[in-house]
Formats: sequence, structure tokens, C-alpha cells
Amino acid sequence: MKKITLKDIAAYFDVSISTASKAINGSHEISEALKEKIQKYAKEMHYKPNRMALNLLNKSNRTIGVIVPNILNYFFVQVLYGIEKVANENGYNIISCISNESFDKESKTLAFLDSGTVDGVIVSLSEETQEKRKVAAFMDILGNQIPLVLFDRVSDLVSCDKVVVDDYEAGYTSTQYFLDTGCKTIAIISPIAHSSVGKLRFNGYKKALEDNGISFQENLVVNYSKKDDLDVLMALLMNCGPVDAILGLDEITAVRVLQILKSKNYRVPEDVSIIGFTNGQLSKYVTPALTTVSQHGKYIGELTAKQLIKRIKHKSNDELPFETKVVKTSLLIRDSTKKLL
Amino acid sequence: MKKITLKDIAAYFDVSISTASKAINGSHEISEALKEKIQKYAKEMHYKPNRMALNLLNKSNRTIGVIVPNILNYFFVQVLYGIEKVANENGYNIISCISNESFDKESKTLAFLDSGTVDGVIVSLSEETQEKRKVAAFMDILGNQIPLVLFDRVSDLVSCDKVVVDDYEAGYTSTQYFLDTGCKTIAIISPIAHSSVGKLRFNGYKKALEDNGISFQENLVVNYSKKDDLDVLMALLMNCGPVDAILGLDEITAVRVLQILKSKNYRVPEDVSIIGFTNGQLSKYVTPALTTVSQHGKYIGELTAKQLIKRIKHKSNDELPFETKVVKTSLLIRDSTKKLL
DNA sequence: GTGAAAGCGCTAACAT
DNA sequence: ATGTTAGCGCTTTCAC
Repeated sequence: MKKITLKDIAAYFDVSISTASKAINGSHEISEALKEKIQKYAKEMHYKPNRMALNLLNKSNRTIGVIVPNILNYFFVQVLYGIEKVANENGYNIISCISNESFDKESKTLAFLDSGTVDGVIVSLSEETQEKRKVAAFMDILGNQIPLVLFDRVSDLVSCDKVVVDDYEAGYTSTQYFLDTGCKTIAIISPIAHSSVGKLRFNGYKKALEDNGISFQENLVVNYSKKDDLDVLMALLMNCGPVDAILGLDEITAVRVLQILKSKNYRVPEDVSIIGFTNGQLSKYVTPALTTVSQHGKYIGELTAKQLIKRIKHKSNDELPFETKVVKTSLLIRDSTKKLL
Repeated sequence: MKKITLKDIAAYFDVSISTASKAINGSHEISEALKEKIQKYAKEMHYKPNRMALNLLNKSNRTIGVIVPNILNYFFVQVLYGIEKVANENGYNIISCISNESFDKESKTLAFLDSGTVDGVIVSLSEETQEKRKVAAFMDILGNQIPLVLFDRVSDLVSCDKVVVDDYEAGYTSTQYFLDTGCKTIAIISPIAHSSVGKLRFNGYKKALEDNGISFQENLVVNYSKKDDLDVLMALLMNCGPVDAILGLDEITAVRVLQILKSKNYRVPEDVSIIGFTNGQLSKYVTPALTTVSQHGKYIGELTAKQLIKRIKHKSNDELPFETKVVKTSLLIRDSTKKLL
């Protein structure tokens, strides 16, 4: 019961390998009788052409590599889902890698993908990469003519197709919404201060304050990392003076903020309003349900995959200019914010 | 800036391809001077051996295929995370596929993986596959000597290594816990009635009732599918008579049950206790926090990947008997159940 | 120390 | 209608 090859089949029927190949592929050059015999035998023996050989021959393997920073984050899972869907519809498989926000792991993975492993690559940068602004590995990919699409966390240092969220607007809109519901002192809590996405949201927040004649206060900004204790940071924040709204820059942050506030007997949204990011199940089922910015993860994934596949198909013809698609967010009003005035 | 090959390098230095190959691989057969020159040039030109060629040569590509039924389910994401971790530590990459609970998609994916695409395969069966008990595609994989490990949703029809959760015990233990906290009328709600996992949990539930001298009531069993409206089903259930505990067979079911109950002004756990499955963020952050059965998803992933890699390494030597590892669950007591009497 | 040749499994252009 | 040859990119004997 060993893996059977064309050679075996050819030997069995005492024909040449190419005859066997043609017979199996239903070539009209081969006599019906022989074709039938060979095909029957091939089927019986569960013959399958060796993919590795085909890949080498075609210089393509209908596979795309995806690198996401964190698979335990619902947004990225949604994107992955969208990518897989479109890839699958187009006959591609995905090899998915997790950078775990590490520059090293991301670079190594890119180097691996940059050796004929895949037809194209999709990446959302690790936070460390965005912080260091080191994108050599991407240059290699591009240099080797491997189609690349960046999504969500992108870099201006890399020229390629991109799909991003309108994070600036999202930051602006949610801040404006707080203002419109009567909140004055708006804090912002971010675990992704170094990422493009985090910065954009922050800038949108600042601009909204400015446009409303509210002065920006440094002490209302809480940037934290895994090492930090959010409880402590929150206690500090709430002791600085009254805070009546908090913008959490990702889903889990907003949920944890809600939890902490509740445990300290703040009423949400009466005392403090909260808006989070990523429309996941978490935001939906928590009490009170969180008002969130939906980034349409699945849609982003679909768009990204489509763009990559388009690029793969146009590979030879490099007339196709790079595109950056911006996906608008939606603010889903739920119960963690007050009603409009 | 085209992809550079050994041939190009050989031509550039006017040496043979094999010399170039040896030089780049640091063979002692080659003079230091030449080695240095060639290696330097290779580096400059960003030369990387073509993976497809190597794969064909080595009949291995250090890649493992993973098929999960549903990537939007936190349990499977956790498993995936564990698999990726171990695979990565051992120099393997994973190509991940989603069956979406469809028999067809699963079979097609298996057929694809069964053609030299991967060194081994990890699968958790789609519900449809478990229901139909059709496992031909797995037989093909096995027939072609491709190492296979099944996890969580497994089939007795397939002889291979398996990693499963002690779902029977989990069903038993959680039911017993309800009983021990004074609940008498215990309902069970399952979206996975056709899966091995669902059946096992159900059997554990029944056995616990039996051992406690409580008669099993058919009308306390709610099996539903995506098409069904859980709200309606719940209304039906609650109108049958008093129900003081509900066992939800997956995370989202338990959470939705909680939501529905709260909206109908039942108090949890005073009126109705709830236990769910899968220790995800959802169960943790919902109010009240759900008592859940933790299946240790990440650990299962790690175990599965380790077993597969072991199998891949032992491929030649088929003395290695198949193993089924059973992972015990833990009941995490939180606030959706009453205190022990 | 360097090169020629074979071969991984397959396909396709080119004979016969 | 069938076979021969070459080649995808690489490594690895085995000659020289």
C-alpha cells in the first residue's frame, strides 16, 4: 500500500510514462481502450498526481500565506474566515501563520514564505514591526515578485496593495458620539499604541476633541501592554478626576474596562459611557451590551483575498498599480452609551 | 529582479550547478575562495533555494494540514493556537482549512491534502461527517500512508491516533454539580447532537441522573440547529414546567440561554443555574460569569500536534501502535450556579 | 576541488 | 496512437 506513481502505472501496463500520463488526463491522443484500462486501474489504486511535482512544474501551488499577529483576537479570526472563504472559492488554500506580535517570528515566517512556498502573501503587521519600522523581510518578498497584500496594520514603507479600516474616522466618530451624548471628559485606553491602527484612532479622537473646542488632556490617555495591570491603571485614571466616557481601542480592553468599572460600582452608561472596537460576540453578550465600532472583519478578509488573487493573476503584467482600499467602519449603538441629546 | 536560481549563480561564476550548490551549502569539497565568492554573491542576490524543488526531492515539506469544523468557535481557535505553537517549535508550518461542518468540503479538502501537499493531517470531523458516518476520504489518507491524528470529534471507523476530551465525564460531572447544588430539573441544550462529543456529553448527563435516581425526561432535551430559533425553543422548554438548571453544550449556547433567561426576568442562578462548555472569554465576561467546563483547547492542540509529529518521524517504522489520549476537563465554578449544599 | 549524471514525479513539445 | 526527450530546481553519488 505504497504511494503509487505514474511510473508504477506505466510499468504495470508496459507503456511509457507519458502515455500513462496522457491516458489519465484523458488525452484524445490515446486509444479509448487503453485510456479506459489505465483510468480504471488508476482509480483502483487511488492514484493521485504528486502535488509537489506539479508545483515544481507549474511554479505555483495555489496556496497563499497569511500572517496575523494574534489568532486569539476575534477581529483577526473574522478576517481569516473571510480570506479562507474567498481563497477557497478560487481554488486556493491558505497556510496560516501567527506572528504573536513578534518581529522575529514575522520575519522568519516571511523568509519561509519567500521561497516558493506560496503564490502570494497576506500580512497584518505585528506591533513590534510597526514600532521598529523594519520591513526588510517585506522588501525581499516584493523583490522576489511575490504578490503581497497588507491589511489593517500596514506600513507606508512597503509599496503594495493594502486594505485598511478607516480608523481615523472611527476614532473621530466614536469620540463625537460621546460628545453628542453629553460626555465631556473622554479617556482613551489602548493596548496598541504603537500600531498604525492605534495611532490613527488616537488621532481621530484628538481631532474630534479639538473640533469641539475641548482641550486634550494627556492624563486621559492610557497606553498599556500585556505586562501592565489594567486594574491599577484604571484606578489611577479614575482618581485623576471625573471621567465620563472611555474609548477602548480593542474589544477585550473595552470589555475589561466595563468589568472593572462595574466592580467599582460605576454605572454604565449613567456614570461612564464605553465604546469598544471589533464587533465580536463578546461586545454583544456582555452586560450592558457594548456600543462598538464594527470593522467588518470578514469583509476585510474577503477584500484582501480578492485583491491578492487579482494580483497573482496579473503577475506577468505589472501595469496594475497598487491600490489601498479603505473600509468604513460602522458604529453599533448598544447599551454602554447614553442616548443622543 | 527575477527569482534567482542555482543555475544563474553557476552561470555567473562559470562553474557547474553542483559546484554552486555545494559552495552555497558550505561543502568542504569546495575551495574556501570559491565558497566565499559564491556565498557572498548568493547573499547579495537574495538567493533562496526553491522550496518546491526541495519538497519534491525530500518528499516532505514540513507542513501539516489542519481541518477544523468552524473557526469562529473559540475552542477550535484555541486548539489551532496550540497546534501552531508546537508545529512551529518543530519547524513545521500549518495549512489550515475550515470544513464549515460540511461533509463535502471536508472530503474535498482531505483529497487535496492527500496528494503530497502535507506531511501529516490533523482533523476534527465536521458534524455532517459524524452524522453520516462516511469516512472514505480518511481511508484514502491512511491508505497513502499519510500520518493522521483526529481530535475532539473523532470516529471509531478511522484507526489512527486520537486526542479527545473526556466528554462523558464532563457531562456527568456538570450534571452531578447541578444536583449537588440542589437542582432537580435539569435541561440540556445542544447544537451538536449528532457529533460524538455531543452524544458523549449527553450520555454522561443521563447517567448522572440515573445514578441519582432521577428519571430522564425527554422534554428536557433541546437539540437545535442553525435554522432553529433558540428563543422559541427556550420558551417551549420553560413552559413545560419548572426547570432549575440548564446544561448548554457549547459556549455560545450557554451564553445565549443566559441572555434569553435574563430577558425573561429569570434570575441566574437563583431561579435557573447554567453550565456551559468551552472556557472562552465569553463565558468569563458575561454577567453572571458562567460556570463552564474547560476543555483545555490549547493543550489539546499541543498534544495533537506532538502526536502527529511523532508519527511523522516514525513513518518508516510502523511498529508504533495507535494511541487515543483522553484529556480530562475541569469544571470552573463561577457565578451562574449555586453554592454547594 | 570540480563536474557530469541521475533522479524526485510530472507534463508537453516533439518524434515515430 | 504511442514513445522519447527535455526540463521544472535542487541534491547527491560518482567520476575525473
